[in-house]
Amino acid sequence: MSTPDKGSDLEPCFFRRDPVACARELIGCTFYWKGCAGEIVETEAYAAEGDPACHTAVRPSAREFVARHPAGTAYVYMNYGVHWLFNVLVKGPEGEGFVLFRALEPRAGLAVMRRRRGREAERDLCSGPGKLTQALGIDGSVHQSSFLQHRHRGIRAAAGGVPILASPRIGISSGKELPWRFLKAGSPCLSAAPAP
DNA sequence: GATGCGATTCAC
DNA sequence: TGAATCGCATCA
Repeated sequence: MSTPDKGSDLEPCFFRRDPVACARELIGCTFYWKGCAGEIVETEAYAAEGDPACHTAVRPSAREFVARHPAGTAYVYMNYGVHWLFNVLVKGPEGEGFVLFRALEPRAGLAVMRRRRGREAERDLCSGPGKLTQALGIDGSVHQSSFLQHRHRGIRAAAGGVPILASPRIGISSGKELPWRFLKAGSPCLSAAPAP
């Protein structure tokens, strides 16, 4: 990992399809962010239509966001008044929605991550949606930006061969039955163990 | 204006 | 198990 600051090699069309498929295929990709990088090992999909757990179900502002921005736009929001959560807007002919980045395996910039997180163990740096934004220094200023076009921010395609599991989403009160959480099996950096 | 509620994390 | 503490939506 000698060149962590490398642009995305995913075409914008990667985000112009079904958000569930997009969330699944992001597992194993590498997320680069201003000198830091990590392998994406956990994501969740949220559908703008018919998904009670998606912000679009209860927030007019979220529906507005989907309508006004292109696929690949960052949707960043604060929850519990404590943590920033990072999503990518996905808009395909089969459906629109978001992919929430939930966990990474740190690959570059570990020292900076440790300082931002105030933790030493590698598994404590990015093993949760709030943790990874803190480790990477992501905050609300990123909201609405198309990070894919930045030189020092982006996503690089997966090498392949990553074992992917699906399970119900975490921390939501409705839509629990949908298996829209995707994870790299056996990763030590997951936010929680996969559902049995 | 006031109130309620989170796609969470950490210390107690 | 509960506190932290902010934006958004809803209601008075």
